[in-house]
Amino acid sequence: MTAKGAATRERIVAGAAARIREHGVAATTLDDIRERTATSKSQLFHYFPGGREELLLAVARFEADRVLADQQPQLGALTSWEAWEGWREKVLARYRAQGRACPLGGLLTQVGRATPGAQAVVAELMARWEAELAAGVVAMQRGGFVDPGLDAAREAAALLAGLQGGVLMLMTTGRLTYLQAALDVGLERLRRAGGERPVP
Amino acid sequence: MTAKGAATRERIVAGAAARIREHGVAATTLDDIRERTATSKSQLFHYFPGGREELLLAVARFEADRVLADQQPQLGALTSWEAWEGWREKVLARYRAQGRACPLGGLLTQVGRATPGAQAVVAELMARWEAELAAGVVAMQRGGFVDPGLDAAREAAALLAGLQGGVLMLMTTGRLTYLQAALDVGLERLRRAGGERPVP
DNA sequence: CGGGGATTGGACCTGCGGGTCCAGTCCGTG
DNA sequence: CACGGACTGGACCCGCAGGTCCAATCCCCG
Repeated sequence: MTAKGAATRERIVAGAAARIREHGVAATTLDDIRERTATSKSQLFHYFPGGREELLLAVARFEADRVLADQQPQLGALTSWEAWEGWREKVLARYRAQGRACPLGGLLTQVGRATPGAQAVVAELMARWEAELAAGVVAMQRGGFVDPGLDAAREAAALLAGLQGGVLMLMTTGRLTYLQAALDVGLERLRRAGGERPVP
Repeated sequence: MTAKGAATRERIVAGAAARIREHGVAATTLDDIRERTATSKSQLFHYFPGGREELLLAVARFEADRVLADQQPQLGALTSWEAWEGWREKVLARYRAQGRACPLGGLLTQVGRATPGAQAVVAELMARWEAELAAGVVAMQRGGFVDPGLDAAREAAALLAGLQGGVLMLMTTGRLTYLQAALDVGLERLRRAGGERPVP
């Protein structure tokens, strides 16, 4: 593939992503994407031989990268309470701005979660996310800011679950309070000194 | 509508729900439902003049009721740690059995979250769910089992968010650990005596 | 035992949207 | 400058699934 071709492909993905963010997956046809990206049907199938599904998967990857990128640089260096607070703000800001629409979620349900490709995209996103959080907890433990008795992996899992649920509740109720409560309760838990071991 | 008609309508909803639970929304056509419920096209449109969308909405209501029903009787009387533990088990059992498929979620994304009808269904489900949890927290505070300084509404919100996120992570990763971590961390938080006020 | 609304059957229509195809154009390379 | 592969344009195909329609049948009610 030449540079020109790569650029066209990129334009298609970005344009499709934008269109989907605005109108949702279900209400986006190949013709819509074709029109928006100033391309033709043959180009769509030239760059995505697998058709609609392959294109949507590429868009999903694109969106997944955005999710993590929007949380940087804090997410990559959760080594102080300031970083954690900054991260919390970034997350809230992102989802406040996004509102009820969830581009990635819709995308993946459309492709079909059973699809190995979809699985891979979301699994990788979540794994990276969880790993960053776990690394942050460990860093804080090393620095003596968090009780070393806590299971960092478990804390990261619970925090990520709360976050995801908060986003989902934002989607369904339109209110940000759940996400806020989940993040605050999670951080409060880390902050609290001298926590015991988890219940059995 | 006569009793016979009501029965037919009910048969359609239940049959559609079963079909959708097995094959997913996207892979379920009106003809599939027609065949499964031993009805005809005209009956479908007779009982659901709004067509597919109205039918799916009815199925969503059906499924939403099941969600809460599956957590009873514990959810309705979270007045002791035994009840809370039993509730936790019920939730884990339900979603362990359900696995990655989320009938209600798929249903609602299919109908379109923007639809007022879909909004209403999910909003009511979440409100009832949250209210039950909040009532449980208050009951435990009254009984002296939980620190009365905690904001019951906030705790319920965080707990529900964690639960939802755990379910979502189960869907995407196939692992139950997130749901488990979220529930356990949440319960542990309630159990812990003498909690301070939440961080500002 | 009629009348009429509720209920049912199933053939038919139709638009949408994913996918195919071929011919024409661009552009780097020998 | 040819030549060939990458790239582009757009007309066309076609199956599917939601939706319409009318006639037949049932069964409650007076």
